[in-house]
Amino acid sequence: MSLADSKQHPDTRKRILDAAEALFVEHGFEATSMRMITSRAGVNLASVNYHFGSKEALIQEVFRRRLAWLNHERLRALDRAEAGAKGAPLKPHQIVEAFFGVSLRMAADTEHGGHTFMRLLGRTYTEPTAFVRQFLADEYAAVVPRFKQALFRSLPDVPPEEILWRFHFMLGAMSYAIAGTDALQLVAEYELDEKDPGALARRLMPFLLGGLRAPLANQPVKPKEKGARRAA
Amino acid sequence: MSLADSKQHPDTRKRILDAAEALFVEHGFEATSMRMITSRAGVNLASVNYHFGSKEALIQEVFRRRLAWLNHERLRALDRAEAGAKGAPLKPHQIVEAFFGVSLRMAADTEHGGHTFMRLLGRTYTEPTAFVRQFLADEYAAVVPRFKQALFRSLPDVPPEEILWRFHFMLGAMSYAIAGTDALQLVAEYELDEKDPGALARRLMPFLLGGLRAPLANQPVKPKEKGARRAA
DNA sequence: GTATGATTAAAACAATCGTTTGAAACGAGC
DNA sequence: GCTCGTTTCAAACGATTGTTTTAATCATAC
Repeated sequence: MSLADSKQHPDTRKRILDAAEALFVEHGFEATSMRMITSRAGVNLASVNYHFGSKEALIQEVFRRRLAWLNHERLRALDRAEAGAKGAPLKPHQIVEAFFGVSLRMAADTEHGGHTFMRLLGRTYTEPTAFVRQFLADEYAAVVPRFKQALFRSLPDVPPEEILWRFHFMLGAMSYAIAGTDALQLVAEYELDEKDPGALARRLMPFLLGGLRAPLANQPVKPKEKGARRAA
Repeated sequence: MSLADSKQHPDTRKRILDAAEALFVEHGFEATSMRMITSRAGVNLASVNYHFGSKEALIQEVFRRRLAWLNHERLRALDRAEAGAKGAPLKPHQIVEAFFGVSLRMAADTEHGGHTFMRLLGRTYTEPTAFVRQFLADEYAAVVPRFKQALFRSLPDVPPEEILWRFHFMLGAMSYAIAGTDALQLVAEYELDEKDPGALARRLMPFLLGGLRAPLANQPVKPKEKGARRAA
């Protein structure tokens, strides 16, 4: 360890992380072997254990290096919105934009690996490996309460429990959309415009807000007339 | 093979399928070993290969035995709704109910394993193992076009592409809600009422419909192809 | 009873897993 | 030149993977 940077070959660590990230999103954690990672990264097999200690520690580092920045940006976006509101409750679309907008912009970044990582993150949300779950819960511990409180203030007439469920649903819609496996071949014919990073966001955001602000279920059902409301 | 049923011990097959189903949703396909399955099922290790041929074939059978019924019910629900409409376009909520309602009712069945299976299915949507993807696409091949067409008729003013994307989002919200990992600990404090199978449906359905019928975003990019059939 | 086909049982197969080892190669300071 | 701490390398470790094998067991028909 010298006074200058301690890393002589900072390449290796990054090459491993990038290769692991790409392989994890493609095959999952278990189906991705150390040999697949190291051969793709062009490094020696033992270097993963040397630099990270274990496969499990590698997985955590894959998440940590990007998730820390992501959640920091989300809090920053929320701070900015609240500063502009001067004490007044935020509008729902501002909160949704702060939380999901950052994710979607990161997912639109295909050059620096943000896209790959968001796909991995979305996929991992439904993959409840014990230690990954705990890790995610810890990483989000500082973010979730802030957004919960902002939403409660923003929607005072909606029961808090209902708000949280809808936040839950929104997270699912986004994760699935970003993970983008399209298992039912629904949108296979309509490829996302690669040149336009905001294409997905412009489709998803209205959906999320529409769901969040939908009328509550236990309202008396009366729409029996033909002229029902439609989109557009 | 006699004229009667050929299965002397139909237990074994079912025990294996049930054990595999439960373990797959808990650990994933790769992390679930044959020995875990057979020991939980209380059968011999070799019986999986004897009855199913391979682990991959077992996975497919786990899906097939329930997915066939699920999709058949979805089509039946759609048929009933269309029969009642007498040629008129269905309302969006009827189509959503036909597709997602069946899923949610199956997910509410904790006694016969429907709940476990729907969790597995939701989890698998974001787990794009090659042969599973192909299998799912085949199983849904008869269902998806029917629902697509019904939605197109129901929402004539919304661009078909937009409808499919929103169907895509709805599927994600439901899958995530059913898979129910709650990675962010959002609704951990509000446990679902186990006694009430419709609890999740009453929360999710309004969200889905709100998202489906949300106002369209103004798209700055003008599609260069075709005559741009948009809402006038 | 015996014969027959289906199912189960225990053991072993080669292959791959994550990890560890010990030596070789490297780079900076003297 | 030499030394020292860091990193890379090839090889091997024991454990576990999915699968196969061979014999034992079962139920039924003759």
